[in-house]
Amino acid sequence: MKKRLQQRERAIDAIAKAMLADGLSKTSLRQLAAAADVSDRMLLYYFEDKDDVIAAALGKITTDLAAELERITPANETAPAHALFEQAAKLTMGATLAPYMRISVELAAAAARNEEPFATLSAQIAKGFVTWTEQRLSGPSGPQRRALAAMIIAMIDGLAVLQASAGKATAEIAAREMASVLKAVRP
Amino acid sequence: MKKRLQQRERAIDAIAKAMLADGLSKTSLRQLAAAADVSDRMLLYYFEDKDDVIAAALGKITTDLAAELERITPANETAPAHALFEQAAKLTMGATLAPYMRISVELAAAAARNEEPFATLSAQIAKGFVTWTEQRLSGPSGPQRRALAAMIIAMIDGLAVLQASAGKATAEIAAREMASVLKAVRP
DNA sequence: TCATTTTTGTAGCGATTGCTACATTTGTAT
DNA sequence: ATACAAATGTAGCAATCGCTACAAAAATGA
Repeated sequence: MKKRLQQRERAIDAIAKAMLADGLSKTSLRQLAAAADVSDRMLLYYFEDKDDVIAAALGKITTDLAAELERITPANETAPAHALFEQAAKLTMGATLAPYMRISVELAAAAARNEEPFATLSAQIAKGFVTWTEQRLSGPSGPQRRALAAMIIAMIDGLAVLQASAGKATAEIAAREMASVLKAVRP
Repeated sequence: MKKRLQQRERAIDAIAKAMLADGLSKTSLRQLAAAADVSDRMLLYYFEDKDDVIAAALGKITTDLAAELERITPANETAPAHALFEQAAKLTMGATLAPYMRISVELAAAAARNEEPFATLSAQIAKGFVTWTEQRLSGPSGPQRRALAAMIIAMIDGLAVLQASAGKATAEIAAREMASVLKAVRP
């Protein structure tokens, strides 16, 4: 009875890793099973169905992301908007967090079509991002600080989209402009 | 000989419309054929293969988008950054352009995985957006104005992602914050 | 040891995928 | 009218899809 759940956890880890690398499109049962190094038959023994597999893997990804963010910058230090933005921009373009941003954009695209479980998970990630940002923004808490956090996250998301579509160079130009604007007006 | 190309064009129009409504995921040959009201057999008579169908439909979508943008605001009037941003934000959240934004985000997600022909078309759309913005920004042309345009497009893209993931309310809060920041620093 | 439960392999089902062979109908040029 | 090309319908292929029936093996409890 125990091995089943144990194997389930191992499969979740492996599949989450594979999905971070390959995205949401390569997700046939047999491909997922191969990533977890088990047979498709066993995958459906560990999980209810395909949706359960994907939801579990994406859930793992979101909690991993939250942990990673927490690890990088604990919540007890705060910074002004422009500094926080610059840190977030550097992080999300870096090797560690870039895969999470790609998944995040894919989830947003699916969420725009109201596809479950993507919409729910996408909301979870987005709100996690906003909260993470808000907690690290200096200044009094309240709707104003939360609005600032939402704006910063929208900027980061936009940079991810622009980088994917127009290329890294254009995205970096936009990032510099954003940083300079924020520095001038939200010091 | 003529009817073939004629039907091809009609199919492209119908399929482009369907893809704007349904996104990039519902694109089996038989689904696309149904959208064009022909048999799958005939679709492959009009087009080389499935990729050809999709590339043609997405091509139509990008040129339609460019035309729509041009129609809404001709290039001979310019505006300061904050005003242009507010107009663009209102447009891309509106009923006419919102479907294009959804497709645009989906394309960006595919482009992040280097999937063709999505990457190329995504770059086309993104550069079209940036150019459209740059041409309508007041002030002297040059790298500075282009950087401003890239930033505005990144902001618009980010709002689309945030709206899809965190919801319309959060996106609107972020949009207001962006407008106020731009107004203060790029008048 | 024996009975019961948990774990796993084999094999395949019906549906859908992209695509094609083949035949037939329709249009066109001479 | 006849020959030829273009257009279209029918039918089905091999591959893959998500999922399941069935039974053997392995672990567990008595």
